[in-house]
Order: sequence, then C-alpha cells, then structure tokens
Amino acid sequence: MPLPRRFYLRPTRAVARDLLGCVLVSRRGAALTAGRIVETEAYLGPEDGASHAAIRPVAARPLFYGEGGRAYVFRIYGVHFCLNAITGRAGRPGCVLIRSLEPVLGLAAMARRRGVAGDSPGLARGPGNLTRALGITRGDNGADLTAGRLTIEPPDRPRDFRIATGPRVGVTRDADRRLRFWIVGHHCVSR
DNA sequence: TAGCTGATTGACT
DNA sequence: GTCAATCAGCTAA
Repeated sequence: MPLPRRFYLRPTRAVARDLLGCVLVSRRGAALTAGRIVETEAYLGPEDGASHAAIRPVAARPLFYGEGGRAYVFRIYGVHFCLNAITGRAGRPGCVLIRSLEPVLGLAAMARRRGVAGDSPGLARGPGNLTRALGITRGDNGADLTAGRLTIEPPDRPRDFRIATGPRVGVTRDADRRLRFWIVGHHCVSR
C-alpha cells in the first residue's frame, strides 16, 4: 500500500526526511520500475527564495499550494525533468525534490531508458537521471502519489541508516539553507 | 516579441 | 576544471 495522504500533510522538512528509505514505484504499461529514495531536498513557501512558490511558473501555483500527495514535475535547463512530491495541506505551499534512488525493481528497463549498462551504479542517481530511468515525464505532473501509476511505498526494510543534512545542490538563491537530506555513506547519493 | 535564466548532465581540456 | 545542449516561462520594452 502506498503512503497515505496524511503522510504528506505535514511540514515539508519532516516529509523530506521521512521519505528517505521509502520506495518510489513507477508503472508504465507492462514495465514496472522502482527504487529506494536515498536523497531528497525540501522546498518551502515564498519565504524560501529557491522555491517555485516564490519564483517560476505561475501555472504551477495551484498545484504547489494545493493539498499534498501529488507529483510536481518540471523541465530544467530545457533538458531534464525533476520529480517533486507536494507537501502540506491546501494553502500551505511546499514540496520535496527526490534527487536519487537506489534501483530496486526493473533494472533492465531503467538501463534501457538511460542507455547504459544494467549494472551501472548511477542508474537513478541525480534528479535528471532518476526521472529518465523511471520514465517520468511532464505527463506525470499533478499525478496522485497515493494511487495510480506513480506511487511511493513505505520503507521495505528497517531504517538502519543515519541521515545527514546540508545545503541544497545547484540552487543559487538561499543556498545556505540546510534543506538537503541524504543517507550517510550510500553509494547512490549524488556528488 | 526578444532576451534571459535555471532545483542538470555528460563530454571534453 | 570548463562548456554546450535546449526550452518554458518570466521580464522588459
């Protein structure tokens, strides 16, 4: 069973942290791919200069400010897609960027989409690689993460890892906020 | 309408 | 270490 709606209706930082160890599942027709989340970043409301609640697409605002538990997908640098989970209750903007996965299911399909070898360690490492490996596109924007073809399942093993925090990667505004979370020592965490 | 920018990646010096 | 790819949507005019 996917994580329930109430999981997302909490402060963004808490969701970002608790998402570590959970499993993202993508169903594309017959192809099933999934990976364990090992790295996330929190994006808050308008007070967070890097958040799309403060800048960027006005068209995404209804989604951003809407009830948590939906996917927010956008194109970056005209080249890659990034996957976010919307958090908070309606009227409370926030989302969590999913940066890296440890491949769990459908490795062959992921490798095919990426055009790399199946045993490649970085199959779903980095936001752009992750969406490509799972076949996630703009068409998944707004998708319900509690049911359907894109869901997030609770951890499939005990949380026996340590969590580290630090500045977000690649952001130019509010770059000093410690809103990045990752599993210490995991080989699938991006540089 | 034109110009610019970015929550990235991979190839190359 | 540098740099190009490539485009939706914002900003200025």
